[in-house]
Amino acid sequence: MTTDRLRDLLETTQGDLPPLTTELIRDLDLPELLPIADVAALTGVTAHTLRYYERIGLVDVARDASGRRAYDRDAVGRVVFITRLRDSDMPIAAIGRYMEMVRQGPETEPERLALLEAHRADIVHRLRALETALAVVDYKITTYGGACGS
Amino acid sequence: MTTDRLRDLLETTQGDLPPLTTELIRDLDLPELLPIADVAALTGVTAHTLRYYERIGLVDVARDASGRRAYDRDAVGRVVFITRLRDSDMPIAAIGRYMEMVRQGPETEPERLALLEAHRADIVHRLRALETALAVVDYKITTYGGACGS
DNA sequence: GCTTGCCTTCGAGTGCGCTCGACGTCCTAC
DNA sequence: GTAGGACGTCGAGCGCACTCGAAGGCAAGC
Repeated sequence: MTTDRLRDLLETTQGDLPPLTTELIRDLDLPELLPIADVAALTGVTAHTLRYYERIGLVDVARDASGRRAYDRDAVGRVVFITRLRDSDMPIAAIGRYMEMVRQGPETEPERLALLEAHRADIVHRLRALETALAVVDYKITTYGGACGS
Repeated sequence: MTTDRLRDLLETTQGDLPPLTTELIRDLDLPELLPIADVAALTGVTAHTLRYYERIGLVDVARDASGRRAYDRDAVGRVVFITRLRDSDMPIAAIGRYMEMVRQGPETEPERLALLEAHRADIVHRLRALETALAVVDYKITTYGGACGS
């Protein structure tokens, strides 16, 4: 599958990609293995960044016979998951720790859960901050030309 | 007013500072002019960062007789506004442009408004991304021990 | 009058998350 | 067989937003 065909598929499927969950990816009938350019097109993460994520241990990616990256569904799902975590400003280091625990096996599950719960609290906190900011900006917008110069 | 007294005041007033709007600041009966440490305590922005904000032109701050910063209500309000914009990840450069326009006077108001509206759209976009991320994290949390290893 | 401590300026340093470039390889198409 | 293009590795560079440290000033309290 070329990047072009993939992009077509994406366009006819959802228009405006963003939400793109792991589930959604399962539903697209993609080949088993994708080259890096397709993963980039699919996820919106540049190939450079995908290599970087692999380099620092966030995703393991298999190679084909000629040494090129071949992303299977799991790997793509992981990339999507990582982008969700990054969207919510989880630091790379925390994601790294999480993925390391995943690699260590099921006995790290309680710890992983704790990490996610901490991050969840963080997200809720940021949501509130964003809502406050939105209110402030809306106030400024609606009262524009009004009193305060700031 | 010492930083300590200010902190006491803050504690008895709202417990948990965050929202802290310009209006709220007007309601606290503070002295006309505050030294940098008090502004830091009030806003949660470090003195170092306050100086940095001034250096790069985000706020103008007057000096007292001995050359020390003396923040008036307007300046404090501006700092609070800036922190709201920063909380919503408005880049420093954009805030700088905005503040520059404020300095240039009322004829820049349409442009300022446009800047705020663009930023508003950005905030809404981030809110959606955060909500998506929250849903994903919640899904992972509730299904923990579940199927997918990612 | 001396210490203490908050303040000043200035410039350099830090941490994060990419982002890029160089250079080489391999596959495909013509 | 050769040209083009996507891919590989490696290491360096960048932009952003602080963050820190050095060196000195000034005012209040002991």
